[in-house]
Amino acid sequence: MGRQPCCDKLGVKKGPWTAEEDRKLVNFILTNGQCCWRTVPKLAGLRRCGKSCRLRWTNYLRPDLKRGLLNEEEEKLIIDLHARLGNRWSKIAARLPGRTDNEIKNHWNTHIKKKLIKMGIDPVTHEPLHQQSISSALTPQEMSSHPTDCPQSHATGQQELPEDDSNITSIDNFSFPPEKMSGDDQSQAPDPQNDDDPLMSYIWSDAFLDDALMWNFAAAGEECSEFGLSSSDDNSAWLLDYQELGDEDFGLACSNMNMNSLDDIGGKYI
DNA sequence: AAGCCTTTCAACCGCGCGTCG
DNA sequence: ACGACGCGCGGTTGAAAGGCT
Repeated sequence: MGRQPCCDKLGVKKGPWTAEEDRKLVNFILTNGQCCWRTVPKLAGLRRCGKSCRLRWTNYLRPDLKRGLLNEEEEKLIIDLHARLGNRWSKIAARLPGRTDNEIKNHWNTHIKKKLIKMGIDPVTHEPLHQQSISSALTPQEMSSHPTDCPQSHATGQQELPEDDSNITSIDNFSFPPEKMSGDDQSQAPDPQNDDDPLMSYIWSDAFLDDALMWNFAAAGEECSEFGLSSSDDNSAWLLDYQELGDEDFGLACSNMNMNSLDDIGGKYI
C-alpha cells in the first residue's frame, strides 16, 4: 500500500498565499500555537495542505524572522558552516537567528555559490577549483554571465582574487584552514572544540543555540517594523498589525509555542 | 515600446526519520 | 518488530520582477 498523501488533493489550494489566508493562519497560530500541522488548515478555515501552512509560517509569517538581505557576517558564517555541514540548510539556519533554511538555501544558490566560483572556490567541496571543474560547476547561464571569471592559477591550488574584487567584498577575507576544506564535510568535520576561531567555537557551542533563541526575539523586537515586509508590500502590509497585538495574545502564543522566557522578551514586540 | 532573457525567491514535491500503537 | 503517521528536510519548479537588446 502506498504512502498516504499528506493532504487531500481535492479542494486543496496551491500557489501564492493571499493576505486573507496569511491572516487566518497567523491568527490561528497566535491563538492556538503550533500544534498538529495536519489539522491546522481545517481548524483555521484554510483550504491548504498542512504542510503548506507549516512552510508558510516557518518561512514567511513567523514573527521572529529577520527581513532583508543577509549581511556580510551572515554570509561568511553560511560559507563556513556550509564547509562543515554541506547542504544541511536547516542546521545552518539554526545557527543564524531569524533566518530560514529556505532563505539560506536560496541565497546560497543565487549569490554565494556564484561568488565562490568567481573566487575560484568549488562551492561543493570548498576547495580551489581547477580550470576544468569551473565549467562543470557553473550552469550554461552562469558561465555566460561570468565569461572571464576563471583565474588561471587555480590549478596550482593558489587562490587568486580577481583583479576587480569590488564584487566580493563580503567574503574577501574569509579563509578555510586546509583541514576544513577537504573531503566529505560530514565525515571529516573538524572537532568544534578544537576550532581556533573563538567566534566559530562559540557558534558551535550549545550556548550559542540558547542565545540564538533570545536573539530571535530581540531581533524581531528591534526590527518589528520589518517583519511584515516593506510597507509597500500590500499583500503583507497587514502583518504590521502584529505590533498592535496585546500582551494577552502574545503571551498565549508564546506559551503554546513552548518558547522559554518569553514573558519578558514578548514585550519587545508590542 | 516591446519582446526576450536572466535572476530571484516563494512554494511545492518527494523522501527520510522519529514516534507511537 | 512492524506499520502508520506526522514532521522536517533538501531539491526543484515556476511566477514575477528586472535587465537587456
